[in-house]
Amino acid sequence: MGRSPCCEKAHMNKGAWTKEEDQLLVDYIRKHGEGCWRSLPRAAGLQRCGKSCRLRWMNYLRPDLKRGNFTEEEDELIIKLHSLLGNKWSLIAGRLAGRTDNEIKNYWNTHIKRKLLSRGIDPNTHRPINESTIPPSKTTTPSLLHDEPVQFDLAKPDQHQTVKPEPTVLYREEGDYNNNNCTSSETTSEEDCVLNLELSVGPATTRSYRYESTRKANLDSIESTGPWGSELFGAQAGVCLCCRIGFHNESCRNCRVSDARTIWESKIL
DNA sequence: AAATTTGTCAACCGCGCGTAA
DNA sequence: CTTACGCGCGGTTGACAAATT
Repeated sequence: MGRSPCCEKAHMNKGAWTKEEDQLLVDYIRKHGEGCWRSLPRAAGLQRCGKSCRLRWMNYLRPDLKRGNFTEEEDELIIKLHSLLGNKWSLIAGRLAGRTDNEIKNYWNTHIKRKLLSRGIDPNTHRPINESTIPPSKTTTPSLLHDEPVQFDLAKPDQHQTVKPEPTVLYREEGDYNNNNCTSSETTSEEDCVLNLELSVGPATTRSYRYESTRKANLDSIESTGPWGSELFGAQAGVCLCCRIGFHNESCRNCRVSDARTIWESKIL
C-alpha cells in the first residue's frame, strides 16, 4: 500500500531557501516553538512542505548550531563514533554539540573518508587497507553495527603514512568504562588510550535507537523500568555509550540518564 | 580567458518506525 | 488489530564554487 505524500506537493516551493522564507520560519518558531511540522508551513505563511521546513530549521537555522570548520578533536571523535556506530549520523551528531547529522555526513564523505584513506585505513571498516600487514597474533574486535573488526590509531591524528605493521588498538578492561584510564597491559600512556573496541553495546535495537533519536521518547516506560533497562542500552546495560567510550557529555541524554542510574543505585542498593 | 573537472554541501527523496484513531 | 499519519533517518542529487587544464 502506498503512502500518501507528506504534504500537498503542488504549489510548493522547492530548492534553495530565500532570506524571506528563512525569516518567516525563524519568526514563527521563535514565536510558537517547534510544533507540528506538517501544519507549520501554512501557519507560518510558507509555501514549503513540512519536511523541508524541518530540514531547513534543523540543519541551518537553529540558533544553537555551530558554524565553521570542524576541529581536529571533532574529526577524531567522529572517526571514533563512526567506528562504533557506522553511518548512524544522527547518533554521531548527538555527541557533537552544534553539529547536525547532515553536516557530519557531508563532512565524512568529503573529508574524513579521504583522511582515513591517506592513513591507509578503510573508512568503511576502519581496518588497514592492506590486511596482510597485520600480524595474526593481534586480535581485532568486531565493530558494533557492521560486524567488521575495527582498528585505527587515534593517538596519531595526522599520520600520513602507511599503516604500522602493528595496529595500535588498545583495549580497556571490563568495568573500566567510567574513566579514561586504560588498564590493558598493552597500554603505555594516556595518549595511547584509544577506544575500547570490546564494548559490548550491541547494535542499537530499533526501539533504543528510536528512543535515542526521537523527542517523543516514552519516558513513562523509562521511569517504570529504569533508564538502564536492557532494552535501552543493550545486554550489558548500565552505562551509556558516551560514558563507555569516555565522552561523558552533559548534553547527552543518556549520559544524564547514566548519572541518574548511579544515583538511583546508590540509594537502592 | 575559456572550458573542463573536482569538491562541497544544502536540499530532496523514499523508507521505517511509533503512535493515535 | 489495522491503518494512516507524522517524524526522523540515511542515501542521493544537483547547483554552485574552486581548482585545474
